[in-house]
Amino acid sequence: MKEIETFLEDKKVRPTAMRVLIYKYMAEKEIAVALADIENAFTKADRTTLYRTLKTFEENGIVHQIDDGTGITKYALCDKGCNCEIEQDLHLHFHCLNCNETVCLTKHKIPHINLPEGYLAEDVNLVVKGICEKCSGQ
Amino acid sequence: MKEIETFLEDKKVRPTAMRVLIYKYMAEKEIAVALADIENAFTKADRTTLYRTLKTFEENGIVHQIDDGTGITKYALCDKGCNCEIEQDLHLHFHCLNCNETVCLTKHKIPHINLPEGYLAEDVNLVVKGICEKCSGQ
DNA sequence: CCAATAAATGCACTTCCATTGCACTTTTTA
DNA sequence: TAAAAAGTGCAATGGAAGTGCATTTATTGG
Ligand SMILES: [Mn+2]
Ligand SMILES: [Mn+2]
Ligand SMILES: [Zn+2]
Ligand SMILES: [Zn+2]
Repeated sequence: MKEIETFLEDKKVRPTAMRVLIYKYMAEKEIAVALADIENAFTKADRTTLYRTLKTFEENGIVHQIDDGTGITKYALCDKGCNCEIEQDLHLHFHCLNCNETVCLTKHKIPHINLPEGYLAEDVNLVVKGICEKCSGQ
Repeated sequence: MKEIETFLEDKKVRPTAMRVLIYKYMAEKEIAVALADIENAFTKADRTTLYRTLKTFEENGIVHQIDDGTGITKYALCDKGCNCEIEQDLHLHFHCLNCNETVCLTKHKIPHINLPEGYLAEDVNLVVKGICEKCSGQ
């Protein structure tokens, strides 16, 4: 708990009660979370607060946003030392069509992509959809 | 014009006036189009018709849907012989952050992605964002 | 060609999620 | 301790996808 506070402070984010709780919640989950997930977990808090908390987290490199193609934005904590930069921290995301969960495969960096002459890459998003480990083992 | 009609018939899609026009419109564009783009081009037609036309086209392998991360669904004609199948026709898409246009890079197939044990891939989406050829050459 | 049937189209409405304006509360600063 | 800044809550907005149903248009069989 105390570590979370100092961590947030290091990231230039004031550790309010809500923020610490949200961080804790995300740290305990191994999967990416949607705003609605957090909303259900913290029924006392307003959605706007959660929304803005995630935005603040993102702006300060605490979480990264995930577009897994479902149309619902997901969020996950960034790895230690991650600065969400291209050719460096970009990992792929996996979305399970069975359990509907999305995970960061942080060990799987996105391969270098060759582009035609004149194209400049600034960001890459790679999402694999299929059946996750949990679901395929049933 | 006549070729479009027979093409659509080959794809088991009745070549109505609207459908032929929409196909023609997309064929003349080298970039992916949003529903709103077609809507602006054919102000006489209702959005639902356009929406359902694209859906019909997609179901019959005439167009493929593109999720370029903008939150707005784009559509583009499929290549001849494309059947939108994994490990075969999956190409990458490029979204320009300057001109906001999205293009199919059909020559650039998505590389094979290694997944952890237990994961089964069924679909892959790879979107590169950056500056397109047109915009970088200015 | 005509009636019956099927397909396509148009209009209105709904849903879902992201986002914002503004007032209020809590914390920080001087 | 008063003023300022930051955080929070409520209500409303906006954009885009999707659907139900009535109407129009095309197809088919007699
Ligand atoms: Mn991730
Ligand atoms: Mn494409
Ligand atoms: Zn699963
Ligand atoms: Zn461009």
